[in-house]
Formats: sequence, structure tokens, C-alpha cells
Amino acid sequence: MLIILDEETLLKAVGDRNVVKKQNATIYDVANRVGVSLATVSRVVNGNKNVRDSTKEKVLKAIDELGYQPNAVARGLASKKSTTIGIVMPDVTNLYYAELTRGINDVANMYHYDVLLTNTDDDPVRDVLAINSLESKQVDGIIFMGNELDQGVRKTIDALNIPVVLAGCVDAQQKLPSVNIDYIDAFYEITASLLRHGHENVALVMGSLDEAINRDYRLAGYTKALNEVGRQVDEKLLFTTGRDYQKTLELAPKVVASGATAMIVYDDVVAVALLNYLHDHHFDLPGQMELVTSNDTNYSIISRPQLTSIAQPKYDIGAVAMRMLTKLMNNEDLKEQAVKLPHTIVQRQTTHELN
Amino acid sequence: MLIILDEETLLKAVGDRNVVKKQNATIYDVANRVGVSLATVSRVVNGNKNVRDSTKEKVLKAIDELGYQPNAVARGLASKKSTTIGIVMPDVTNLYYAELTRGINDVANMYHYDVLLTNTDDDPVRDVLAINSLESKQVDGIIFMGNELDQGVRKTIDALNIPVVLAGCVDAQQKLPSVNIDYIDAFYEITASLLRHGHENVALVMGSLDEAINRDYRLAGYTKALNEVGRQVDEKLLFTTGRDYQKTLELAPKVVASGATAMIVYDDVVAVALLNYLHDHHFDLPGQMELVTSNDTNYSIISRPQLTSIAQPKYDIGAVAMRMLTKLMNNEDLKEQAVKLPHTIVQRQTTHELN
DNA sequence: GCAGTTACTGCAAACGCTTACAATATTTTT
DNA sequence: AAAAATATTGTAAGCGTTTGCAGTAACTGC
Repeated sequence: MLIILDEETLLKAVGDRNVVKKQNATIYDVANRVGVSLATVSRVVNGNKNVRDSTKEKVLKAIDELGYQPNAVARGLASKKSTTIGIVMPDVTNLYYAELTRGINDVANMYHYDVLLTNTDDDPVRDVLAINSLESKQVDGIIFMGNELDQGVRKTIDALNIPVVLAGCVDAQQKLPSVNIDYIDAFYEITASLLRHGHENVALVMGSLDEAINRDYRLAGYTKALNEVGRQVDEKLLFTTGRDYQKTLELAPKVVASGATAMIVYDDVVAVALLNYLHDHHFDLPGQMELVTSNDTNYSIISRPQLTSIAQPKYDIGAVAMRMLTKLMNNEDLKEQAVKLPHTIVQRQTTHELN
Repeated sequence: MLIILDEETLLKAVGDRNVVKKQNATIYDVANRVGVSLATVSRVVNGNKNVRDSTKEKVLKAIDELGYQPNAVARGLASKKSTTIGIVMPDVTNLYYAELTRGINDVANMYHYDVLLTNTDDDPVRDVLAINSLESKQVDGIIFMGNELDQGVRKTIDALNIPVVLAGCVDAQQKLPSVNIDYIDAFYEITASLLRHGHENVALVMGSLDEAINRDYRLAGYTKALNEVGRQVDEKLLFTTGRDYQKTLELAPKVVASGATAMIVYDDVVAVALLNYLHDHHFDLPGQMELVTSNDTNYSIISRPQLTSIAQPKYDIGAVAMRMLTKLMNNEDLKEQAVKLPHTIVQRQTTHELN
């Protein structure tokens, strides 16, 4: 025997603890209520103009009364679009990436996309896993950030049916659309400026030289400035370290020992560690040591003395990358593949007057 | 006439620019290749044991050869599960929330959930929109963070069929599962300690008193300590401000003018602003002013002098919240609804020896 | 070697929506 | 007022899975 309980009875039977929440209405319920077909409801939901105004109103009314919300999953399956994009990034707790993310998020929202976020700690294996997972979730696009575009990652991306834009991430092969500042230029400028100030030994502190962004961009700009005044790169003035406060603290004495009187640092966390080491060892900045950092996050304002920095429009890099992605998802063409946003040098207290 | 092109011809026809990437294989392709039914393939994919080993192997082989990856969207529709959770938070660029997020993310990943991230800037309207959007995307659970659980937000959550856990967010009504430190206790302790040091005027700098977390927790702990030594709260020593560096800089002189000789601050960004104001006005810390902050982010280590802080296990709060959510999504019971993780007071340079 | 179990496997109906295409209304034209 | 054109609506076939049920194959024990 089949027993059918009405909702009220059911509620009583189940008791208070397990209140049966109202089942979400489906498009079918709406259609029934109004006495039209699914297709019509679907049309008004999707803003298709081929619906008589009077019908549209009735449908809208029913939608409101039923509290109907289209099921995005079903929609995704039927339309092959998820209105979701994926972000693959090293680490949200890094302010630099967090600000890029914020830019991406805001623009994504503006275009009604949701954002799936994955932290991969710059591990290529996890990058690939993340991308695959995003693919299976049928995201409409992906924004990739990170120090380096690993071979495996590139292969994975190439095999993808989904548009990808790099943000704050350099593509040595110039194939993928990307948004960055002109790193070569930025590092060239600041190096040249410090050289003009008469520094003999300008140290460069960056990430691993295995990464294109360090080798082919930061170091390249630095080298260019040196060469221009007829000098060679002195390897003793080159330092590499991850974005880690403690580890950098250990690196600091070596940098000091190198005899550098100025240093250019690729990341604020690293720069602050260096700064604090110097501060704690009673160095005079900028008197004994000039210091320029590179990402201009809050850290450079908060530290004392405040850090002179290459300022990247972080939020904008994210925002522009996302904007480009919307175009790609829309099958529009991109005017530029490798967008370079303008950077500035913000003069604060760890350098003398720059020029 | 129907013309069927093989892939090669098609590739030529379409030209290089628009290379047709290999269509993703479906479960159907796998089944065909092996000569079994969809159901069987589905079973092996889902680890159902009712499959003969030999069959399983054949299927696995085909999956590998075809590079088959189950379509998560279709899966979601059929199974009503998305293996995705949502995070609703104020702002990723705030280090406090970023670290919570990282904790959530890591645990989510461990359980093979993906994470949909929304920034709402603590705006209740956007909170509600975000939650609705997540619901339509059929997330299996939601983690909510923020200063305050607005009425409207609560109503939305109550109407949800999806489990929600609060992280670093207090529920005045104690209904929703949450993870926090014991704010009352923490603020009580630190206030008591400063009072023992002989301070007459201890300022409290927090967020809006409209928010339960400030009114019923931070202020409550502070009040309790005062009352315990037979004193009343002096409203002139109470300050409220958002987590904003610049705005706090404007607040700073007022705090100084209040005659406070010690202050307790609810957020690191705010604390650093205050600290820098004092530093820039040649105050001696902790000599003329003792300062305790509350979130123990990188800022408190990076600033000079380093900030004494109430230390929250931020990453763990996120991680535990996510762990609780997995249980709820699994219909398991929670041992505790309102989890309180232990906090500590980290003594640094802006206070004298604490006790 | 046969009934009774148990282990596998397949069938087919969902899941909630989009979207060609077909069908019907309505308006316009002549 | 009929034909033609256009606007509106409905039908039904997917989208790629999961899963209850039923059927078949493979073992058990006697």
C-alpha cells in the first residue's frame, strides 16, 4: 500500500529538528502555474524578446510567487555554459595575488560570472590537476597566475577547449593572452636610476632563475641598464629566494656581505624582510643602503621607513585580464594578445630622490 | 544529402586558426569502446564494488586511452551534488580573511571539493545575492565570513537547503554552526592584563557597535575586565572604525587626545595605522603608549616595533570550519555547534612584559 | 546437476534546463 | 477578406550523468 503524506503531516512526523524545507520550484512548476510551456518560461528567463508582453508579465509574476530560481547546473548541461570561470593561482594569502584576484572577481561579477578559486602554490602538478578539474566543471574560461608557465601546464592549456588568460604571469612563448607590466622596462629603469646615483654595487633579489619572468625579464632589464653604461652583471650581486619572510631573513646577511649599497627586490614580503633585517641591525636607509621593491602592496606603505617601489596596477591587471577573458568567451577578437599596463615608480623613504 | 567529414578533412576545412580540439569523450564513448553499458562505466568511475575485476580493468584502460573525464555538470544534475562549496566573504585582499580562506581551501581540496569565492564587502545585500547565486549553482555547502550576520542574510540562510558554517563570524543567536576564538575571553584577558599594569585609560578600537561581534563580544570582554576591578566603561575611550589604513590615520589623533596610555585594537591594518601615526609623531612605544592588536597577521611581524597581538589560529579556523562543513554535507552530526579555538597573546614590542 | 544465493550487468527513467523546429496566432498587405 | 508575413507559443530531442530495478551469469551447497 502506498501512503502519501501531505506536507503538514510529514512535518509533524519528522519533527522539528529535521524541518523539510520547501523544495525549490522548477521551470516546470512555473510553466504549469501560468499555463504555458517550458519553452516560454525559459524564454522570459533568458530575456528572449519573442514573448508577448502580457505573457511575460504573467510568467514573471509566477516566478516571483514561486520564488523560482533557475538551476544553474541544469542550465549548464543544456547550454554547455556554466557562467563560471576558474582562477588558478599560487596562494591567496599573498597580497599581490589577492589583489589581482579581487580585480578579476569584481569584473567577473560585473559580467555575472562566478569564480572557482584554486591555490596551487606554484606547483605545476597541482596546476595541471586544477585545470583539469576546472575543465570537468565546465568553466567558460580560466585565468592563470603564477611565477612560471611550466611545460606540462602549457600542454594542458593547449589541449583545452576553454580560453585562458594569464595575469601577472609571463608567457615566454608569447602565445597565450596575458596582462602584465613591462617587467624589462621597469627593472631597466630602476636599475639605470640607481646607477646614475653612483652605486657601484646594485644587488638584484628575485625568484628562481629557472623561471622566465626572472631570467628573461627582471634580470634582462637589470642587465640592459648595466650594459648600457658599459658594465657586466656581477653574479655575486644576484640573489634568489622565495616569497618567504623567514627565509629571506636568513638571506639578508649574505646580501649585505656582497657589498651592495642598493638593492632591487622583486616582492614586498621579501623586501620587508630585508628592510627589517637592516633596520634591526641599525643600518641607515637610504643613507647606507637604498632599497626598491616591486609590488607596491600595503606592506610598502606600512613598513617604516616606507618602501620605494615599482608600482604595478595590480587590481587593474586582474580586471583587464578578466575583461579579456569575457571577450574570448564571447568569441570576440583581442586587439592585443600581450597587454602591458603602465607601471610607475613610487618614491618613498628607502631611496634618495629618484630621477 | 548528409556529408560526414572525418576529423582530418574537417581540420583542413576549418583552417589552422580555428583548430578543432578533440571533443571530450563521454561515458558513452567509453562504454561503447569496451562493449559494456553506461551503468557499468559509471560504476567503475564511482568506485562501486559491484563490478568484476576484469571488467573494471578494461573500463579503466578505455578511460585512460580516451582521456575520459566525467563531466561534473552532468554529474551534478543527476546526483544533486556538485562537489563544490561556496565561500561568502568580505574581501580577499584582507589578510585575515585571506588566511581563513586558505585554510578552507586546503581542507576543501583534501575532500575533493572545489571552491566558489565571492567578495561582498560586508554588504548584506550582496551577501544575499551571493548566497542565492551559490544556491542556484547547487553548491553542497557554504562557508560564510564577515563581521556581522545581518537579519536578511540570516533569513536567506534559514531558507536554504544547504548547510552553512560561519568562520570568524559570530552568530548572536547561536543557531548556526560556527568557528571562532573566544572573543570575550581574549578581550577580557588583554584588558585585565593592561589594567594590572596600572593603566588608567585603556582605549578600545573596534568596528561598528551595531555589529554583535563588537558589541557583545569585544566590548563585553573589555567591560568585564573593567567591572571586575570596580570600574565603568568610559565612552570617551571607545572608538570605532573600518579596516582602512587611511581612515584610521585620521582617527589616530582623537585616540591620542583621549588620554589613553594603552590601546586594544581589533584589526592589524587599523593597528598598524595607529602605530605608524604614533611612530611618525615620535611617540615612544611601549613607553608612552602600549598597543595590542588582534589578528596577528603578517603585519604585526612586519611593523616596527612589532605588534603585540591576540593571536588567532586563522588558518585553523578556516580549516576546522570546512571540516565541519564536510560533516554536515555528509549528514553527520556535529559534536559542537559553536567551536572555539584556542587563542594566545603574542608578546612583541608594543607592550611591556605581559602577565 | 539443481535450487538457492550472490555477483554482475544492462535498461531506462530521471535530473532541470535550452533550443531547433513545428505549429498556431496575430498582424500586415493588397 | 484572403494571402503573406510576422510574432508568439509549443513539442520534443537533447545535454552526460546517476541509480533503482530487473535480468543474467556465476557460484554455493547438497
